[in-house]
Amino acid sequence: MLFSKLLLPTLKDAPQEAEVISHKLMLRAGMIRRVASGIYTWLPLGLKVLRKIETIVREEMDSSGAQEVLMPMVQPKELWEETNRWEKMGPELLRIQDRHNRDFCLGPTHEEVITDLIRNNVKSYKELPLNIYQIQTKFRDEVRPRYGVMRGREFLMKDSYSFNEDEACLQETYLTMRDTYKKIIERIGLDYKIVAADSGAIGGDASEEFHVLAETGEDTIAISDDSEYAINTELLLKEGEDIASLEGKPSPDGKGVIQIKKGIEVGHIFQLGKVYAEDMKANVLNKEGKASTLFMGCYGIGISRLVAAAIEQNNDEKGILWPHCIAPFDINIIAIGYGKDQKIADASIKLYSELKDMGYEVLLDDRKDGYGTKMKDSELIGIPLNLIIGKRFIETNEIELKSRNGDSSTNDISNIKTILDFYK
RNA sequence: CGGGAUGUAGCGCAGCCUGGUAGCGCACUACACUGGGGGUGUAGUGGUCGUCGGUUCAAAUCCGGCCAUCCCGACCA
Repeated sequence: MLFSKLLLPTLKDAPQEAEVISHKLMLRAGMIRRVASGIYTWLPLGLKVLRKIETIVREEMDSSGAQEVLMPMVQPKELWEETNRWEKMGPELLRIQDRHNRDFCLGPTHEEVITDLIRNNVKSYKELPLNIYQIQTKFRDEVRPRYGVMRGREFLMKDSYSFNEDEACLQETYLTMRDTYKKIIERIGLDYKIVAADSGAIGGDASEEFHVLAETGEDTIAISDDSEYAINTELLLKEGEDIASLEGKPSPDGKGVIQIKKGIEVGHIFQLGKVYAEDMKANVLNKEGKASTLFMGCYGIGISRLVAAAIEQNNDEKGILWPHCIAPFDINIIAIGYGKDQKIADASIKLYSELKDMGYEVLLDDRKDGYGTKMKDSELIGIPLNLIIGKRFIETNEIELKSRNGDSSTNDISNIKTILDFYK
């Protein structure tokens, strides 16, 4: 991609509306723009990152054996009345009417729609277990949207629903999903904790949250410094604990001491049990030929929220430091004097197309700006590697490799491809 | 929904107190210079001052309603 052709409106100053670092950087790096409170347009650069995370999630879901579908965003009232959630959800459920004054809502989650699908199309225990997922836009009319896409009203989420014939089988799928979520977050390279959680309005028996650790997290979690023990303090508050006094106390599992941290909830997995299946009469015939209520699990991971969480954990005073696998581009070719020196322009374009042929995603900064402007932008948007073609190239055929984390080296242009192979 | 704040060009802001020609920096356009850390000069573009109403000869400025946005709280698959 040529920088001069890319819709990439970078800003020197963060707009007044932004408070947290990821929101400021996403605005400054030209990734998103606000349309209304909690509702955003994703610009090309932001969308590239969003799609990369989406791809990682899809790959891991597929390899776990789950199957992808796409359910509607607009859902009829009747389904929601079956589970009583038309009432229970309250104003968070955005309700609309069609031209015949029939009631609908924008889907905040899809238990009703998926359960309806399964009860109508799956009749035997032999077809189980099933784990069905989608990656889709959700709408929740949050009381207070904030922090940009971290808590938007409209957001992109992967939600999946498992259907199992009994508790043991549900437990098995649950653990598979738990493992899948670990793989996803580890692939992105974020520091996280799996936290015992309150199952909230979704209901059900057991649930755990995946928290990316960050100062700006909205949840407070208690973790052991020497074990897997981690719990959302919401649960402890319900038990009447004084959270502040827990810091430094021995962990309940006997290993290590408690630390209080802030976390961004990027994923949540539930064992729902029979709650929805009973309300909606979702049965299959079991081995004995009798109707048997399905056991359900549901598993959500916030794709758009992961973008913000990744930035919260990876930034410095200059801008974003993308984990390489979700960076919008691998390489930025910074051509100094592009519009002026033919040798620079020719070499830049040649290098650009050669690197693309090698499979890299390459940005060529062909603007008529100086080194400072180009580097500032590159650092702001967090491209992992810069190749600088300038005065030195004209004289000695050497270009500089400068990584976003500060490493740099100078090499003859003919060696670059070999060196990059090493990076890869 | 309770508490707090803000709204003037794409972004950051001044002007408001004390009413009288709409301002600054960045960005943007043209030209020239410059070209390894947001460079320089000259000339430009861009505004119903959130909105509706009131006071006044006159309102960005004073008064009131409304709207929007953000922050704290409550809430949150």
